[in-house]
Order: sequence, then structure tokens, then C-alpha cells
Amino acid sequence: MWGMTLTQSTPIGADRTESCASGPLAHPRPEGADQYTISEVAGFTGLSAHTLRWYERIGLMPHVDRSHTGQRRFRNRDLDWLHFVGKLRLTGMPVADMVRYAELVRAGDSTYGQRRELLVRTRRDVLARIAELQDTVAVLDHKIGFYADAHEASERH
Amino acid sequence: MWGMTLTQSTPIGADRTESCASGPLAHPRPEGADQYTISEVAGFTGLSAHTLRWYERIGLMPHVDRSHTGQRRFRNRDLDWLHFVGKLRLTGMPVADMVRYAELVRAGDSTYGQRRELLVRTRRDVLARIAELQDTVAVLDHKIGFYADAHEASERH
DNA sequence: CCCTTGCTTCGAGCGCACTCCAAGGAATTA
DNA sequence: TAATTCCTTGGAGTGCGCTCGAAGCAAGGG
Repeated sequence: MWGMTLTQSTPIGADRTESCASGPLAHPRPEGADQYTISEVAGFTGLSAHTLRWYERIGLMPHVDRSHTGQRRFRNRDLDWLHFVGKLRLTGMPVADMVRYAELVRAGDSTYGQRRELLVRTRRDVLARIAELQDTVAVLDHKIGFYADAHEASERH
Repeated sequence: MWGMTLTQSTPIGADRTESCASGPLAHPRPEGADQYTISEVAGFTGLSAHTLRWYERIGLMPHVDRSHTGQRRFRNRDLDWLHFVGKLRLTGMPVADMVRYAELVRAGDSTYGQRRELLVRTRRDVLARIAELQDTVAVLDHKIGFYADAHEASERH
């Protein structure tokens, strides 16, 4: 559904579905009046303006609108995309893979299958990572318990 | 309990406790006959020999025994340490922080409090990371659902 | 005795994801 | 209008965590 932000060819409904899934992702300005400078977007996303320009250069951002003088004017759909990219980034997905996903989006609806596959694979990796981290928590708990015991013992004597 | 690998001053029992918590961490050779070359350890841990030497250089490894010709001879306690470091690495902890922990271990028993604190902080971070990832899984599920629906719709027509 | 394999050191190089710089144009505020 | 602040570009630089290369020593097999 991010594809539509580029191709404008996907039904509006998909976008609503997304907002609803991502939780509290209210747009700062309503549809139609959504124009943001790069520094505003930097503020919203926590990314630097440098990074936003870099994302565009490497193809991780769809082409962003420009003002008549050539300055970037981000729109709500760009914020949505960045929000999703942020999620992918959290998974530890390499930027190159995110670019690959962006390319699939640009390529149009015929890539649904490949996009889905990529997301499914990512999901699997994330679940594995969660399991790994839970295992690590167990080890940490054990060690923390040891230090607590040691502390107790030293108090007891 | 990693301290003892360096100071040899902590009761044996602690080590057993550790092995048991980490699950299947059987040592390839029994205590007393535990001598491993760097490439053996590389094989066990998945780290490269280069990385193992680098760990030692930056202070992330306790001093490793040497053969009479100067070659490293790793012991079971070194494997244990590397196993734990691997866990810390999985959490995304920067190497510098792991080195800090190693320094605390080298500094002796008086640093129990600081070590515990560091582990508690790490534990908190790991739990936060798990929550983040779970949130991401929800987003992925939503998107995957969208692609599944799109596929269905295209089949239906 | 030579050959291969594996180890040693130090220091340089790499891939990733930014991060920053310089020089100059554009928008806003006094 | 002037000053200030923000934006543009291309390219260079940074920090992290390795990763590799070169030169040389040591041990075992044919």
C-alpha cells in the first residue's frame, strides 16, 4: 500500500487501513494542505535533513515534490513511507534491502507477490531475533541473580 | 561469575550455575585438558581468528594463556566468556560497553554493584527492543495481510 | 630439507549508515 | 533593503566493527 504513494494508482482505502494499523500516526496537516519542509520532516521523524536527502539519493524515498524554486515539499504520503521505513530499519534490515523494496513499489502492482515475500521473510527474521533476545534476557537474569546473591552473601557476613 | 575466569578467586560453584543457565554449553574438552588453538575457538564461536585477536587487543578478552612458543592456548573459561560476550553482542551493546564490563571484571569483586547495574540496564534495553520488534511484527502482519487481500482480489476477478 | 599449514605482530582497509562541509540560492523578519 | 535563517548540491569525512595483508616464526609430513 505504499506503492500508491508513488503511483497514485491504488485505492484510497488501503491508506486508511495502514494508518489504522500503525496506531497513532496522525498527520500534522490534513490531506490537501500537507506541505512540509525538510527540516519539519526531520523534526517529525527524528532523521536528519542530511539523511532525508541521502534516502532520496539512494532511491529509498520516492521522488519528493519540489516548490517552484526547487526546495523539497514533503507530503503526508512521504511521512507514511518514512514511518514504515523506520519500522523496517528497526528490524535491522540493511538499507540496500529497503531500497530493493522501494524499487518493487516503484515497479507497480505486478510486484505484489515479491513484496509480500520480502515482508514475510522479514517477519520471520524479526521473530527469530525476538527469540534470540528473549534467550539473552534469560542469561542476563541469571547473571543479575548471581550478583544479587553475591551482594546478599557479602551483607550476611 | 566471569570474574573468576580472570582472578581465579571466585568459588567453582558459580561457574556451574552459569553453564546450567546458558543451556547446552558443553565444553569440547574436560577441565584440565582444555587447550584450544585460535582456529579451534574460531570454529566453536563463529568468530574469525582475526576478531579473536582483536578482542584481546581492545581488552574485551581476558589475557589468554600462551604456549611456550607464544601461541594462544584458549581454555574453557575463555569459551565461557566468549559465549557471554556473544550474548551481549546480540543485544546490540556497543563493543566499548562490553570492554567496560570486562574492565569491571578485571577490577575484581568490588565492582559487583556496577556490573549488576550495567546488566540491569542492558536487560531493560533488551526488553524495550523486544517490544519495539513486536510492534514491528504487527505492522508487517498488517501489510502482509494487505498483499494477501490484493492477491485474492486479483484472483477473484 | 623442503613444503605446507598455522600461528604471530602491526597496521592498513573496508562496508555500512550516516554526517558534515562549502558555496551559493531562497524565504522570512525588522 | 539588510540580516538572518533555511534550503540546495556534490563530494568528502566519520565511527563502528570488523577484516585483511605482509612479513616472519614454528611444527609436522614426505
